[in-house]
Amino acid sequence: MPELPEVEHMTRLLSTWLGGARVVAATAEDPTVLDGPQSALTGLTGAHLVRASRRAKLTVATFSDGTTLVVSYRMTGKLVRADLPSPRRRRIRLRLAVADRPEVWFDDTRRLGRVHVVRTSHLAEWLEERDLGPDPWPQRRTAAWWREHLGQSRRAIKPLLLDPSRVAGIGNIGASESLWRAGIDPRARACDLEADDWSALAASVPAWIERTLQNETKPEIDFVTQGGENPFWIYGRRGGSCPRCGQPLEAFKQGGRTTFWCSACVTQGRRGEP
DNA sequence: TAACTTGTTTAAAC
DNA sequence: TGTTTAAACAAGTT
Repeated sequence: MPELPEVEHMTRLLSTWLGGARVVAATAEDPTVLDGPQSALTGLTGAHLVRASRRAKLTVATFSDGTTLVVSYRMTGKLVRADLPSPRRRRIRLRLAVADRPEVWFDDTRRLGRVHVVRTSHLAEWLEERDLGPDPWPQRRTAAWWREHLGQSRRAIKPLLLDPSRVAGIGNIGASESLWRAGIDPRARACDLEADDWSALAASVPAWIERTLQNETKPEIDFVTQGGENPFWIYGRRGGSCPRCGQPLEAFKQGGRTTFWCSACVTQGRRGEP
């Protein structure tokens, strides 16, 4: 699934693919992918990309005609360039034709993703309505910042990390990976975490993001659940060996989501990379 | 075929 | 009232 690092990667790719080029046509192949009138896309013809940035798991692409496209990838959405070989069968939902360059497509097998058409003048207001918490990256977030944002809650830390209204951009993969690296029990209540835990979390979240980002060397992301390589320490490795201590990794449901962890490491207070 | 996958939203419970 | 938990939902794969 695309989480913060994958969205960051695709946002950078979009900048590269569209930077400086004129849009020839924007077409929604699948009307359900589009949030906004079809007519809003016609204004993009002749416009160029002004800026593409990431907010939480959203790509925010602002064009010179006063239109902003906000891409929400959900489970299987991704941006691809038409000329590049795809590792998976493609389901094209929206295509951007660009002068003198390959087309850029929004591909989404399960059709849960959306492309929101927003007037740039209303973008701040639109984002405000999403009730998104602050991003954990690339700003340096200290242990005190994490404790301030999450430390009052009595909820278990794992589902709390997934709550986008608290901290935005962390998904099920990032939560398990970051907690494992920080040596924190995913079941622990946030209000019970101690200073060392917050310090470890403040280090492990950016470490997960930057590690995942470094693994994104290809010009198209390839999801683990769709047959791609699994680049993660523990996610999706139930029964496998903990890369740090060698004990078998475990998994259980938490708030309807699968949590992966190493109980031996938590019990013995092991933290950090293997 | 039923169970499972996810982020987001809505409803219910505390 | 505010916080927390659970369930529903999208649509496709295994």
